[in-house]
Amino acid sequence: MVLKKGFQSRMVSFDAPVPRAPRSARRRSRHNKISDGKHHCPIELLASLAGKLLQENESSSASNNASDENNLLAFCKDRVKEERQHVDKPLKVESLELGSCEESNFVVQHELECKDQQPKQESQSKDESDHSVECTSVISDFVPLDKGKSDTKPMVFNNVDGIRVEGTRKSIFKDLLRGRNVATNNDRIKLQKPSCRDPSRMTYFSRHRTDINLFGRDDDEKFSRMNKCSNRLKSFRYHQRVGDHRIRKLLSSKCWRAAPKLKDYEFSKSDCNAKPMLISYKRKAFHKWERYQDDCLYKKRKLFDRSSIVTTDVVVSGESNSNLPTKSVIADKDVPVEEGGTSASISGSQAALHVKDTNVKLSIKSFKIPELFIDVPQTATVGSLKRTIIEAITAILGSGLRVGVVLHGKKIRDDGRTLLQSGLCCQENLENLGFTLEPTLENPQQATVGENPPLMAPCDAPNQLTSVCEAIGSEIGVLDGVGDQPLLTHASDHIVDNTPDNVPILPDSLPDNNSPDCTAIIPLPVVHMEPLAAVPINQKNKRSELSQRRIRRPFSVTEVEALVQAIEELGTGRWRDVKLRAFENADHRTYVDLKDKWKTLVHTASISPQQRRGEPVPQDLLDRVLSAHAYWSQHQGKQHGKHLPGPPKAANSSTDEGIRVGGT
DNA sequence: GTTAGGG
DNA sequence: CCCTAAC
Repeated sequence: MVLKKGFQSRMVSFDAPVPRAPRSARRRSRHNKISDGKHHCPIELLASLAGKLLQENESSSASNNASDENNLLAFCKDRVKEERQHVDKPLKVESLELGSCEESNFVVQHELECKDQQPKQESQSKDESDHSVECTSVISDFVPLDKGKSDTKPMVFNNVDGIRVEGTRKSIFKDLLRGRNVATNNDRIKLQKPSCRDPSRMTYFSRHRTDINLFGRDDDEKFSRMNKCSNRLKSFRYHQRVGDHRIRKLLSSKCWRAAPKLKDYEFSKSDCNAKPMLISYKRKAFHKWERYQDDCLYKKRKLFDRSSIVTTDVVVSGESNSNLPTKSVIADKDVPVEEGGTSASISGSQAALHVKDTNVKLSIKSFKIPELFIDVPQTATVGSLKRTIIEAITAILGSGLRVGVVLHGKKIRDDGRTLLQSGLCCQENLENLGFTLEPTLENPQQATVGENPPLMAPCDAPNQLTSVCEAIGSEIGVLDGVGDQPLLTHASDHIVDNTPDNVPILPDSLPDNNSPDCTAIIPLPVVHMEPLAAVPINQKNKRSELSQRRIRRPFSVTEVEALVQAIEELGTGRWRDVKLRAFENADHRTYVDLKDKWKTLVHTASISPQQRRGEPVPQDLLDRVLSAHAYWSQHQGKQHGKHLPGPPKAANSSTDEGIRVGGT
């Protein structure tokens, strides 16, 4: 009685750490931070523009920025106009204003427009949805780099992908050179994605019935409509199906783990036509996501162990006219087709095939080339930036790129095989067919643009680009906290640690001064990435796969005192009561913990001080432990309720007042 | 859900 | 701290 009273009057509250979430919750949080897996980087439009511009500008001065810009603008306008003709309903002029294109905000502005027209949009979404999936837009992932004098001058850039890039020229470039993820280089760079990014991107062209084909069937028609669907309804269903396939692939193939970001799609108005697929994605993919997440890593690593991903966004072709064998199209561009290469690809899924007669019909929606970096002076105009990009892309398309064919994650190297022999005829295989764009970098110079040599030695081996992709692919989405980071993100940041702050420090050996005058597109050197990608991630995940072990929280002396106090009163064997009495508010201490602690206390008290580890427990407390232990061992401890007055206490054990440990 | 005990 | 048998 007295004791009890005492307990309540003497409550000790100490800094109890924030209680951890229940194990179930902890387990669930393993993969909750997934990067947006849809950060695709279609280059088709860019390529098209590049080709067009190149062609148009060949006769004129290539150095005339204004001219190029105007051409681009004009070209865009033409395209828009042209596309508008296919639109049933009028579009807001401002959205089509190519000025936005000039501002590199084209997409973003379009998003707004999409929203504005949302109501109308929805009414006919079904009708137009068939385009949504296949429509890709513009290029992204190009980070403009300035070479102006002021390295520290902040630069902000909204790339066409809607990604806002901020940072200093120097910092961005440095990071890029080192293969560091600018997106996560928290101290300097910020990437922001518009909420409606992907859908809107897809939307733009879809709404205008512009199905972009990266490489037009002929050079004069860069924008051939490749995905026109003659049967809307059919198409619609088809896309839903494709969407599912795509989702499955996305989930199982490692590439894009976007489940957590589904929210974005759900609320994005996306809908701008993309609804059916997105919804499907959300509902199905999300659940599958959970199912897949446990073995995703394994699968990813296994599947892409020797391959990587460069591309994505492939295609879903409508039935009617996409009979442009991608390869042949590319071949028209004089791009060497060399399947023996590395990589691999695809985010699977998106290759759609229609087997009709003896022809295999498929189209590629887009490719991704995330490792291109462009360095331009800070004082460069947007127009010149665009030109630079176009030039770079064109150069790469022209000579530094090769195509890889990947089926079920395996590269098809034998160019001599027929589609039939390669199994590229059956529906199933076609759905698992992917194409990759791989840099042909035996000669690094090939990939560079401009007169200056590359700043740094780019990859010597084609595999390097691939490696980057692999790293990305294997990592994206696995990491927590990625949030809005685009796929461009390099895995290395996360591999080392989820914390965005833990950006791997790479040797500062890269000469910064290399960059200033160089306008180049440089494949990312990936040397550092592979090791990073390989090891830590698995370990980390392995552990988290099985319920994360609780953080070790050694008992403080205060806690020990409270525990001893409670046990003196209640005896052993009543751990729940002990918990409630002395640790009720210490959520991180379970009665099992208390029991365990008592066990160790008894042990500790019985060994020599030299053998003890950790924070020393006052001897008097240990004496009490031994006394109580002895006492309750004899009294069978569980006697109810009555507290035995007698648990012998150490001589100087203070009072009979209890100690209550509080927690948060 | 608790308790007890091994790991 | 974890795991689990036993209650």
